[in-house]
Amino acid sequence: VLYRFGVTSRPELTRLPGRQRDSRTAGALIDAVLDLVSEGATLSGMSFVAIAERAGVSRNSLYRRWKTKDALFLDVLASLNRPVPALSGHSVREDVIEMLSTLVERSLDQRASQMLRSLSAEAIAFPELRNRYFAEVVAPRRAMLLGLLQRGVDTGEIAHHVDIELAADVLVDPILAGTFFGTTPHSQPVTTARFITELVFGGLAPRD
Amino acid sequence: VLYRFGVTSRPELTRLPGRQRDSRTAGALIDAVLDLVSEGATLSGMSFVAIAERAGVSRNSLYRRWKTKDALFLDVLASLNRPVPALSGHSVREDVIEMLSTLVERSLDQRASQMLRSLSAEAIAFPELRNRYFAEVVAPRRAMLLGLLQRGVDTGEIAHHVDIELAADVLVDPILAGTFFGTTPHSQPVTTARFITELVFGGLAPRD
Amino acid sequence: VLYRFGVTSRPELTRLPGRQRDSRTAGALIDAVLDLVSEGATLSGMSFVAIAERAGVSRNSLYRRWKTKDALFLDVLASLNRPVPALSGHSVREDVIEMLSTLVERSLDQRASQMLRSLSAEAIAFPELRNRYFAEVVAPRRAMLLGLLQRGVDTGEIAHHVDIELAADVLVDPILAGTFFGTTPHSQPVTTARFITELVFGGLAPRD
Amino acid sequence: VLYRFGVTSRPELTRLPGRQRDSRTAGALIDAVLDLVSEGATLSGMSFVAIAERAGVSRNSLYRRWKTKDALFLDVLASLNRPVPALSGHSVREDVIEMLSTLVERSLDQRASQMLRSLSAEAIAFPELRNRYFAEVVAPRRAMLLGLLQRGVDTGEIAHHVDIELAADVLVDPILAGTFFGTTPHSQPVTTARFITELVFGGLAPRD
DNA sequence: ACTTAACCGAGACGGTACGTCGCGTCTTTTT
DNA sequence: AAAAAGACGCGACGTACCGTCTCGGTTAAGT
Repeated sequence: VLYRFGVTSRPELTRLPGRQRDSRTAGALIDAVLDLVSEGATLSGMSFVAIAERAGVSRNSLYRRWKTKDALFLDVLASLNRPVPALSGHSVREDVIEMLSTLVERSLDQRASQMLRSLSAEAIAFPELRNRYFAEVVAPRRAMLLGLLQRGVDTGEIAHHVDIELAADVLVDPILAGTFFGTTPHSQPVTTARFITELVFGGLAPRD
Repeated sequence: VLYRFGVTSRPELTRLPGRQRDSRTAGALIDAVLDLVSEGATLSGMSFVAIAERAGVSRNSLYRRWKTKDALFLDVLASLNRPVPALSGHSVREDVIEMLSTLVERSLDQRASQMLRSLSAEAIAFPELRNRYFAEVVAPRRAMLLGLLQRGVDTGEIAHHVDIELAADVLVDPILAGTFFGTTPHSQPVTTARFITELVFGGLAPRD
Repeated sequence: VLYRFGVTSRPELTRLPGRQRDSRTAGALIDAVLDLVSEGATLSGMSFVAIAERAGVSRNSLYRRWKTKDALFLDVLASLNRPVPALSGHSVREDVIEMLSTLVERSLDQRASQMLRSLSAEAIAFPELRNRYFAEVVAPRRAMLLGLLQRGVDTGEIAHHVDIELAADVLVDPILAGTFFGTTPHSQPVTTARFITELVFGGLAPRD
Repeated sequence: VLYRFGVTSRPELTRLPGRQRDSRTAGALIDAVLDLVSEGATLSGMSFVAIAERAGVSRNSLYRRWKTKDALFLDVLASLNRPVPALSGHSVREDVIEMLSTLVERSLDQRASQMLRSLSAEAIAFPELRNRYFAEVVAPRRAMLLGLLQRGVDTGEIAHHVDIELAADVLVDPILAGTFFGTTPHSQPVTTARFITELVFGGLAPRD
């Protein structure tokens, strides 16, 4: 999980005094942000007013939970995060297909995709947001893929002269590019992943 | 050129009466847009007021040239367009490297890159802008690449079972992804292009 | 007392169960109102929130005692009321001095004076408040003064052609005006009262 | 005139560039303030929003002319000021009647009266306002009256043992008090002024 | 001793109004 | 006619505050 706050139940055993926060509000607000983004709103252009209105909540309740857009969007990103599924481990090639497959699947979530496009376009206005996203979402997945490819080199499934880093880019970027151009959807995640993997493993040049 | 606009000299033979437009103004305004975008402004968030201010021009002079943001941004995009250089044609592999190389080079222009990121994120707000960009910039280049790859299949440099479309993605997207993530710069355009091409042609799997 | 309110012990013989109201709270709240008024707050501008805060009491406890500002301010006014002291009755002139003297004294209470100024300025917003104040505070005192002056006419201390009503104004208003302009304090109540009375009884024109 | 700014035409001979201010706007805004005050609004409670709305003018145009309430209200007060009419000079008594008469007349302007009540009640929030009002409106009139009374002492119309200052209060305050209590209107200004003057000159005590 | 009901503080909540800001248009003078 | 300066109406935004509501915990009279 990227980040937690507000949403989470407070650790104190004895409840704080005063009326309790409505447990459904935070979720509704996060959903509202995703809705607005997917309808074309920009991160910096999206106002607290619009978010609260869309969520059917008073501005007050929104500002009480998040003081800044950074903090809010951070939790929005966190809500999009999914655990990385474990790999079956039969062969490196099959594992790569599996990884790419889940990536394709993720790219089908239009709200998440648009959120990423916005984040990418407004990295200047929300630098911390971008950094945390890279550090906590992208980096782990990439490390996993690199480890997998290294395993391939070790087992001989991948030629030892191959630049692992570049190979990772070549495998992953065709999927990411689709997300950024909005030229998804890939109909069948597994099929797409398999095609890419086979192509990259096999290469363009004919093998006798 | 993508589009012809105000900047262009009017077709009338006899000049109209009154003061002539300052020839430097249009350029300054387009530059102002690129500056603002590269500083983090969004397309929809950027106002005519801000643009005029940045260009050191009165609002009046801006509105006189472009009535809508679409029209203005269209000319901004046009100003970024560069002619596609001809290929030397020695071998398919070398020609691919050449194409990718110019692509890498283009991706180094930070202002243009940021403009693309913004365009991608705000495709919903400026649909026509996106479509024209694809039709007039992306499509021709892609067609060229596909033709090149097809030539490779014909000459035997590329195995005949290869999916040309997918191959094009795998070659191009690692460069585009860098643009979108803002994780450029690639130090040496030619080197980067060569590495990618060799990897994709050769494949990951060892050859005997 | 103008009005009896929550502070007063309830008429029920058998006390209800449950926790009893804190006896100091009502007084603290009334004091808070006077403090705020004397610091420049207006009646309509003063909020229950601010009053409770100033009194160091929860909003809850305030609303429980008074539902409306009218009701609250009525009790604030009541708390300012003082019994009219009896007159010694030696001569009409001396009794007038005595009456005016207590009036001057009252005008020295800054919190009460500011409350009156506010009431006067906001008579439109709080009409009932103003009317009750006139009916229950001003009117009795004025009736008393008029009676006194009439006694003067009867005893011959005051010329029989004198307009009693106007005379009352001329005697009282110099003191009230000081209150309204905030140009008090009159250093010595009795002296001030005596000077006014002597002047008005004697008149400006020389007597032979 | 109390104070001038904004309203006044600028002293520069050559007009500044840009669109000119609408000459009717300032007057409409000042009128709006007086309307609102006379309807019960307090000075501190009156918002720029409400004033602009009432004047049928955009908030923008209001803020452009006056940045603070102090500045605005100062001009409102200035707009209420009237030149002091010259005295005919037959006798001191007649001149006093004339002065009081114009004072009574002024007290009939309900909007001005309510403005004064408000000013009096909110002297704490607008100290400068109150001070300027006293210095520029009250003080000159009072000085005039004191001079007049002194002339009476000199000519023998007023007994030489009379305290001039106190006499001025006794003459003026019955009229001011009416203003403050909102217990005007005095039907006939001259009559009222004459009655007061005669009473104060003659005194209550019978003259043989 | 236990129940019970009102009191009390803290704080969440919806609603509303405010001052500010920025935009696009309009008006005026100068070039 | 172009250009610059600036007034104008309009609208949105973030903030602040208000009065109500909710909810534990406290207190004291009654069983």
